[in-house]
Amino acid sequence: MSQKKEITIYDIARKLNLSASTVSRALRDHPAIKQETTERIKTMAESMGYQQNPFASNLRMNRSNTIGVILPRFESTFMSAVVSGIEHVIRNKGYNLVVSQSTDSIKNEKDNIKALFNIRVEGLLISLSPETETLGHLDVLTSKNIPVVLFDRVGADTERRVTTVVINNRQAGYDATTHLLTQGCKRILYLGENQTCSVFGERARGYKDALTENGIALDPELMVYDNLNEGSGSRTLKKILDLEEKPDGIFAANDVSAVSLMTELKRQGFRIPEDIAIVGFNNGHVSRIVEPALTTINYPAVEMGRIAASSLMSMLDHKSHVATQNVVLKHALIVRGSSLRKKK
Amino acid sequence: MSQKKEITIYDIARKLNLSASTVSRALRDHPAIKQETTERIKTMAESMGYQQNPFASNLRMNRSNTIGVILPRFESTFMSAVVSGIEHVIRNKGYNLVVSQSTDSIKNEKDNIKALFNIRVEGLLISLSPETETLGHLDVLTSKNIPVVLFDRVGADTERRVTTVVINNRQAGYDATTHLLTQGCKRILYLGENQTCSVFGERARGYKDALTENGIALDPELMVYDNLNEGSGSRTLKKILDLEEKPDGIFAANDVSAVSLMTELKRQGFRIPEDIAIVGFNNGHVSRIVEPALTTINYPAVEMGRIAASSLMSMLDHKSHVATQNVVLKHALIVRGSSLRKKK
DNA sequence: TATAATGATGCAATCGGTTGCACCTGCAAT
DNA sequence: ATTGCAGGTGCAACCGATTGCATCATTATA
Repeated sequence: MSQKKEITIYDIARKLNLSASTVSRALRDHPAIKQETTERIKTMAESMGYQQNPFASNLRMNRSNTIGVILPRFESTFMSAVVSGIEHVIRNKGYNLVVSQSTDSIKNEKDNIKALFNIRVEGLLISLSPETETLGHLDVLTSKNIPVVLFDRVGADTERRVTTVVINNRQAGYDATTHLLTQGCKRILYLGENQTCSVFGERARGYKDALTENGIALDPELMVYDNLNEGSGSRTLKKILDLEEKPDGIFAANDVSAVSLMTELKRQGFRIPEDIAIVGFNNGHVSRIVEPALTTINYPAVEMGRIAASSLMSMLDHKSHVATQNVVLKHALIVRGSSLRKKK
Repeated sequence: MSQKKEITIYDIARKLNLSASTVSRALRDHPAIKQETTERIKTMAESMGYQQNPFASNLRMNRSNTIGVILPRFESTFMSAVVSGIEHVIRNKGYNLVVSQSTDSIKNEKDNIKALFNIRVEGLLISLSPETETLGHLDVLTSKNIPVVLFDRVGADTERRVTTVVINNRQAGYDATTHLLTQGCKRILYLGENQTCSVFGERARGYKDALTENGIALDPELMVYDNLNEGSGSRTLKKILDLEEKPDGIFAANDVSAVSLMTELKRQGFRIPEDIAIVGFNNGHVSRIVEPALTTINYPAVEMGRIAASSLMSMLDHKSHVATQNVVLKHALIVRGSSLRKKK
């Protein structure tokens, strides 16, 4: 109902017989304003229900007080946990958060970056779409000294010096594969995703390194690419059934696909882990629910968000957008029934 | 590096020997400006890389072009799917999206509302925290004619006429319970959450109605309250083991708790569904992964987001914030192994 | 030919907060 | 008594886009 006009600093000034400049300064605790005046102004502002108009302030200061986040997709337990971590840090610092998703497309990613640039975000946290190969589209921001932090999916554009928060995906892939080898697997299938520059590419590299190191030849038939969602299981099962010689181990680059494939394999009569041992990636809730429970790689999602956001905050505080920083969080292999063939 | 000044309409005006007003009008396709002039201005703007300054525009127009969303938590497959649906609609309409989470606390919810009000959101989409009992804290917005749409967790404050997008939780609870009864269950345990005003309260009501209707007395021992997360299973198992007479059916108000409890029960030697039949709620990914697969209630998360956002958009378009609208989406019981005792 | 009507553009105020500089007061130092 | 200085406050010009109204050039009408 009441479309009353907003209270402005001018209204406050008038009531107190002061100037708007004094009010403005007082509200921001400017030292030049007498303590007593400041207090009078503040209580008056309070009682009149004054709310700063952010547009006026932003216009003048050329600041937006807003941080942007771009994710591949919202619908991911991992990603939503990361955002949760980010949100916590950002709000505490008094920034607003604008979140958007690229839905795994480079085009959307570019559009989102432009949109965020347009609303003058002061910093960006981004996890790249699988289609993204270079970081050129971030130049709009970086050329204006707007700090950018990449997390999780950071691509392989090593040319560019950017701040990143990641885990060592190659090592994790290596650990997962090595574990399968020590469990006696000889033919390990890798279920991943087709982009060499992504986290999945790194996980694949770890897989290959582990095999090579153990004198096992890489078999292209055993590298299956898929989009790693709930449909991965049935699609991959078909490919496996087509194989002359079946695999005896599987390293899937995420839990969702691992679990979905495990379900299909069991339905088909394969025994897990006796016939086929399986390792996933993420330590999501499902990994504890399937039977047998899924061996997987754990890494801290909420913390990754927190750390990425904190880095960004410190870049903003110190205006040191130049000093790049590369945080590598620890991961850990969690061994469960899906891969455990030998009693220790 | 290049902290070049932004291009403004004045810059464009100068180059073309026109006034800023003409440029401003041309860029917004004002009919008073000659077609040819409009085109000249637009191409010039393009070639100079002009970007509208949203603060100046917002200040003058007193609009923010921003929609706020408040969720109980990000880390929920359901909620992130809803946001995904919301995002899609909102972006298409050219709005920005600011998302925040109440982390299930009424205090945070209030703070978030204030913060969103402060940045002058033009509309709000909110799913209430479980602690929220009334809608008084939305008055800041509604009293300024800022439209609000509630979705999923809408509370029971029927006094207030607001737009809501929900499913019929009572009916769904009723359906789930009735299904268990038809499968021969006599002692059905309800695993829910302690707030009568929430969706869970409604689901509980459906449970009670179904029992009563079938002449089964309500047993308070069989109503278990928990926060319905991954730890629900072990906590609830303890309570079940303490029961003199064990339940032969369980209706859990979400999949996460259902699945986690099922896992614990199986570990304890109960056969599902022979000893205990289980029904969950949400049709999340896990419900298809557990064994036996979980009978559950399906309802469309992404669509719920889309519809909620569309309602909001139409309220904004038609300035009809008054006409409340209550959308009830369809749910469906999906019968799977966890509850199927009788061959049809 | 005078005049009204229409089309196209510019002027200047406005949105609300911020800030460099000018100004005033009072008091200490000279 | 004059000068200097610091502490407080106000003036007015921003920030960039929008818009009611005035203005001017054209063209249609009487």
